[in-house]
Amino acid sequence: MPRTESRQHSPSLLLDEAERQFSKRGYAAVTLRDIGQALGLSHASIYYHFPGGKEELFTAVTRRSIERHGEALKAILDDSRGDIRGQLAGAAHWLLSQEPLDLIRMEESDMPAIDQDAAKDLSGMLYGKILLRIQDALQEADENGEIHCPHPGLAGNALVGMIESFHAVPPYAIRGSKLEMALEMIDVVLKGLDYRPKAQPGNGSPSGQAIPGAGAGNI
Amino acid sequence: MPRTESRQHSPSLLLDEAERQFSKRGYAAVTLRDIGQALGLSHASIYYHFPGGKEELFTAVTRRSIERHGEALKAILDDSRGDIRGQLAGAAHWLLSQEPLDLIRMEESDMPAIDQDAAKDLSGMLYGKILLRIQDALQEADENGEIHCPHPGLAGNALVGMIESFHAVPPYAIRGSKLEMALEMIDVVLKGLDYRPKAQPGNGSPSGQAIPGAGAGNI
DNA sequence: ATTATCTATAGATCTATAGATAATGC
DNA sequence: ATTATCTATAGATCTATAGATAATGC
Repeated sequence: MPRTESRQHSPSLLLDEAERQFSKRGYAAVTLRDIGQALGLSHASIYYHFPGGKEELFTAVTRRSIERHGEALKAILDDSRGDIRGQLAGAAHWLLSQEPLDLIRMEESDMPAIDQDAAKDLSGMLYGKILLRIQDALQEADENGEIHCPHPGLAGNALVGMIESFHAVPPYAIRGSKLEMALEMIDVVLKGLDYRPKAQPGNGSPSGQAIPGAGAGNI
Repeated sequence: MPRTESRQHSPSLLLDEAERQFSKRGYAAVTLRDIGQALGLSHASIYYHFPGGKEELFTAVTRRSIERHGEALKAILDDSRGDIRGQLAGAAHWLLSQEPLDLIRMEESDMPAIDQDAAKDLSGMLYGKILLRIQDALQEADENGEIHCPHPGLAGNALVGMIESFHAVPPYAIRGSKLEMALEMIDVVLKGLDYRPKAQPGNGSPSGQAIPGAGAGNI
């Protein structure tokens, strides 16, 4: 270890800071100097941990971020299995506790700026570890009769976009909290999907107030 | 006019190209050289039309883009007044025919990179000319009984985010078209808002297939 | 000897400016 | 004379590399 104190953590703290900045502002807007400065580190030191430089750091950071999102969502969705409303509420809580994924920026701006194979890999992960998991939860809820959702792929995509949109709400327009806003809209979508809560065998009543389920057949 | 041909249009073509690039990839990712090159123009020539350089070009482009979106949405919403489903379908058609607005990237990445007053101005325009108009349409639909929507601000924000999310759907995941996917989800949300189509006095039946409206009271 | 930093610097690129130049209008 | 471009270049900044340095482990 060198001149100042602080060690042990290097790659981990570095990934943390890089993730914060990349996921907030995107690949092009963040410089290695920005990241180094935030850590009180020379930008040159970053090349010790990531010889591939900015692009390697970005892919490592993004890969880790997607994995973390994936694990968290998996745990949340498993935890409330059989309770699609609780599952989506949990997902919203998680997504709004993190920096935005901003899938649009990711696909339109960040991915085209990096190596094509790496981009394909990350896009695949985004789909497999995040979107697909939410889609699967919707499909399962459809199959056990909680909702009527013939196109879980559609609905999963839309729900993530909808939830994330509350990240951009300016402070003065926030009623309650971003999460509460998202939960209200989740209830709207659930109602549109003919939501009918199942009796929960596990831990009693479904979380939150019940929704008067709507009738059948649509879409 | 100088060496090559081509004139007349300069500022207009310049704004067009700059808008295409800025709205696709964001402020930081686009260089003046990118824009000049796409037009067969030296990047230095841009300073003739926009002495304020990159930032002035970006604010001009973004202002114009928001104004165009605002005008288009106003026309669409006015055109289908009294038919909230047609209004939202029109809005979706418009939003998916344009480059993404990507409000998240706008607020988290682009705005912090430019002058604070200019950023405030643009954010205000985004709200006033786009979000507010959709919210007003939802509120009006609530007041005339087409839907039950106690928080149009919420729903407007969510709908825009949801519609825009289809911009990021990879080709292999598209069923039909992005627009069709968005329309399906709009119907889900409408049903969640107790949609009950009004008889249209104007041009006969409501556009598209009718939705079996759900009951009352929720949220 | 290894690890994790630093300083210094090369080379590329970006924003921005100065001054030249060619076409058009008067 | 005005308009809309160009070339050339200054100055800043960015990615990346080379080599020095200090702390730790053996």
